[in-house]
Amino acid sequence: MSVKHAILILLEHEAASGYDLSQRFNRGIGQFWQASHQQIYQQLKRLSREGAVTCELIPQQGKPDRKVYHITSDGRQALQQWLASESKIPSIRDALLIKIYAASLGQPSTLQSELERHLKQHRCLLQQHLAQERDYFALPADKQKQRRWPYLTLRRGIAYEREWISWLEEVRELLIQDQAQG
Amino acid sequence: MSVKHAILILLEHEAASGYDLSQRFNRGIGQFWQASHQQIYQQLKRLSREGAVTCELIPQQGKPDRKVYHITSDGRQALQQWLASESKIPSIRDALLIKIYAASLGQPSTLQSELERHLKQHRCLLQQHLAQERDYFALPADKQKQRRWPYLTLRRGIAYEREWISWLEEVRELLIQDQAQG
DNA sequence: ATAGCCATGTAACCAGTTACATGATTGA
DNA sequence: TCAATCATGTAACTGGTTACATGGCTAT
Repeated sequence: MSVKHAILILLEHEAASGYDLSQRFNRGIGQFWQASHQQIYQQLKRLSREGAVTCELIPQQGKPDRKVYHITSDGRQALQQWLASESKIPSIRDALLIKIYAASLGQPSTLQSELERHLKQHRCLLQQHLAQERDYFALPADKQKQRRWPYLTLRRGIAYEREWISWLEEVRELLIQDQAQG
Repeated sequence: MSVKHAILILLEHEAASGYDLSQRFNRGIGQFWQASHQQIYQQLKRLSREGAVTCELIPQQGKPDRKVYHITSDGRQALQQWLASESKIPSIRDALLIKIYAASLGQPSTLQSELERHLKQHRCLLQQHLAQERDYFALPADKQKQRRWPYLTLRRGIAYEREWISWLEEVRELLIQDQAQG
């Protein structure tokens, strides 16, 4: 349900095409919830079927028509309902945890390279988040106030990546000790 | 792919029925990866089709036959391959983050009760993890050494819940300030 | 040339959830 | 008698990924 409602949130802010949504998704909500362009097109089709959005065709030269979607009052209502609904706490579901859980069954060297790969990626994500944080702080005070909720989710992302990094470093230490011992 | 391989990991340790697996899943890997019994039965069927496990029927009185699954050498090979493969870094995908991202669109009071609900559940999960940590420390030294990898994943879970809690508390403060202001 | 952005989608598949179904045993 | 545990599954659906497909425009 979430991608559908995330789309409604973006459309509530501004009407957009599937392509636009996919861009905006990646920058904002994409920090913690990824959606491919295919999925967005699928969900837009469904939202349209359900009457939550309407589609406006804008002809262009040399490109397919832009399909600009607008949220309807039904869509707004559905969004309000969803915002007021209870959502479940998901589990972490990171395959790396399963691999570490079962580390004694595999090769320490392959696990270690996998660990390094993850560390690198988490460090990269952290850097991206920190850059976004700097952008946020560069905004004038009124804009900052406007965007305080998205900023809070960014902070969640920052803390999340920091924690992965420190935990992965700890695991790496143990893996190295293990290999030294035999 | 992960549930399938998690099952192979459990079977590598000890042959088991779908029911057993579902129990063991909940206690161990279930900390960070949940699987329903239906899914486990589905995956067992598929693993069996693929030749990664074999099934031994054990008749019982007054109950359906116990189907005890054993990992095969093909299964072991598939598991090794998976352990050596690269897995993706998933995103957080918690719907609550979307709701907070869009907090300005909804009712502060409903968001707050949702926040409290999540806080409570995260605190509960943390307590469960801490209890498991105490159990681990109560083990004799050799058993501790044996279970050090699962323990590391437990530590990940503990840090994860702690972080959710402190972030949610921060968000709550802001929400309360917001309501006070207007 | 060729890579990358703009812009749209379909089809097949894998992963996971929800609802439904059956039926014995055991303990409060 | 009612709930919980043991023990198995099917069917329908939702959510998400991967692969494939098309085709013009723009900058290097």
